[in-house]
Amino acid sequence: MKRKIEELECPVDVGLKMIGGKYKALILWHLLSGTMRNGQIQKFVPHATPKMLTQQLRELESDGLVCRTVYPVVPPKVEYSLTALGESLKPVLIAIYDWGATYMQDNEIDICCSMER
Amino acid sequence: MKRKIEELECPVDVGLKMIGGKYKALILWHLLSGTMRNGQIQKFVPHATPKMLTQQLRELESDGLVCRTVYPVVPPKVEYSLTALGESLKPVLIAIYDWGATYMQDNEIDICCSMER
DNA sequence: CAGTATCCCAAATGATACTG
DNA sequence: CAGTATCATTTGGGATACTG
Repeated sequence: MKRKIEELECPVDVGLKMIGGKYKALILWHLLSGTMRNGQIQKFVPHATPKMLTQQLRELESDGLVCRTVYPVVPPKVEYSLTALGESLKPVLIAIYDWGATYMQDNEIDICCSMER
Repeated sequence: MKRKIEELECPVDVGLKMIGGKYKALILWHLLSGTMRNGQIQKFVPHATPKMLTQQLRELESDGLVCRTVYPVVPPKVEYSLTALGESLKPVLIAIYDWGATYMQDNEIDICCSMER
């Protein structure tokens, strides 16, 4: 089910809606490095409860940014990867990252999350 | 009063926190064109109640992105403008705008807000 | 003109426990 | 392993009315 973006008619708001979810930027950032299983993502986003992680991933999927692949095996195996649309967010994420990193350096805030360039 | 960004240690999250408020991107976008009075901003963000508009502007101010100038006259006159830090967000906003605009075109969503390039 | 002050509602997120 | 389900709570935001 597509999310309601019909109400949003501003390009910046549309863009922000896509990446602005609580853990979405972090998830997208790590998926830029390649395909990952649910458990791996969980490790990179330790504060997210299973429920939230799933919810964010489902939204990313329905927005067409992320592809979810289920392997019919036991125990379950699910892989997540970026779609072409998701990949196209790379310059945006990098622009935000660079601004944020500069800001943090100027304000002597330690950069100590799992994001790295 | 500085907002709590101590808890955020990821550059992308810090950046998103700055521009992610409900009407912040729209406000910042218009201030890129120059100084504006409260009433002018209100016109560009018609959906925002006075309360919300003030709240967003105050946060932008405390984040150091926007400068608020009060003229001691009657009736009151208040001007808002971007700080150097606010101006430095321009490439970020443009990156998001461009991505959003492309997305909307590809999905045949009309761009009909007050944002223009 | 440029805000404040209350009250209230809905959405978002968290905690915890459970399952195919 | 990769989720669901349920409940509780916090937060954000809107409506409305008022003010220096």
